[in-house]
Amino acid sequence: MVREKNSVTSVHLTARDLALFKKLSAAGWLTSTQIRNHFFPQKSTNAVCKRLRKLAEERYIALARTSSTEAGLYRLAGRGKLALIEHAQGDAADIAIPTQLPRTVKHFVAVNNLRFHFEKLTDPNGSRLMFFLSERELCRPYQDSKAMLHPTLALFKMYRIIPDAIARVRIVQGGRVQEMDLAVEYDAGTEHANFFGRTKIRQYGALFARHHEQLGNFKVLTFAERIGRIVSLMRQVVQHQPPRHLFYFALMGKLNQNLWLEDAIFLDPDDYFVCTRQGHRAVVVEQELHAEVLPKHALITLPATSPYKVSLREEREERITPQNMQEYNHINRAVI
DNA sequence: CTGAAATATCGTAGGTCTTC
DNA sequence: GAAGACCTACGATATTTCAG
Repeated sequence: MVREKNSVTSVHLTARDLALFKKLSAAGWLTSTQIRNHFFPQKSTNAVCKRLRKLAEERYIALARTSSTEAGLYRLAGRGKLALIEHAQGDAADIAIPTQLPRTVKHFVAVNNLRFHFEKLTDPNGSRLMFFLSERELCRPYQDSKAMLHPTLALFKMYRIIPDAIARVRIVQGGRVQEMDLAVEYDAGTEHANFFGRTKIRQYGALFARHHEQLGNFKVLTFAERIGRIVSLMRQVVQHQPPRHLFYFALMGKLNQNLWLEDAIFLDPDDYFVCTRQGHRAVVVEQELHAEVLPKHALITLPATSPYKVSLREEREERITPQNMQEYNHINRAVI
């Protein structure tokens, strides 16, 4: 608890407030909904609003609204930054206050939703998130957490890749500990799937093919809102034939369940499509799937990325239950 | 069908009341 | 006295309705 001097109206900063400031410093902007879900569990939206209003009144944070029917977006303000430096041993150089709203608010908000989901990632064996750095943080000058990423970041720069976020996950399974680096992409479905193919798939593919020993266990996870979109993106992957087991896709909504680390929510394009040649043309066709077998993967059991292009497929364990199978059934109708 | 008016919807502002 | 529930008001958008 901290009491500000010489002001009767000043608020007492709580540990929660400081945690919020810290998160705002990392995320840039957070919606009132995100703040409620993360810092005010089981509390009413009104109560959250009220607290945020108080903090905004005293210039710890600031509010920007895009419309009266959309959730407001909060950022750190001057006094919030000061409080953070004072009470959280922060370095002023590490705290950047955004001056204006990001160009694509929806996309930005979604990436921060991914941030929260990744931060919740844990399992009884001790698997956990090591760090999650969004594009905003990756673009900023030196930081402690970025030091260990430096070689990877240099590679990304070389290949002109700017992921929406980079996450490192430590996975503990059967006494074995391994770390996995994840390029995290959120696809809002606003561009042609073709564009995703020409940029992301090509660049990540080339990067991994040439530097897999340096990248280690590395994946590109792309999240989208609708299965139809994922199908389009998966077709692009198969058409471009990047190293296999590099690209995985999941629905944003699948992350809402706790313990998604162990849930089979990731789709491998090579499970669903195959690329065949017709003359000079590469044609992507649907894989033949047994009706009751719809391959999905959990993050902890993703097969190791192979530096080679897709060839003969090996057998894999599937984790399909009759309950979750239904959701992917229409995938067959959505294609072609 | 068109376009404007009416109505519904949503998140925030700000008040009172209760509880600890 | 601070946090939070509950209530009403407000501003702006989104959707529906309806006359011409």
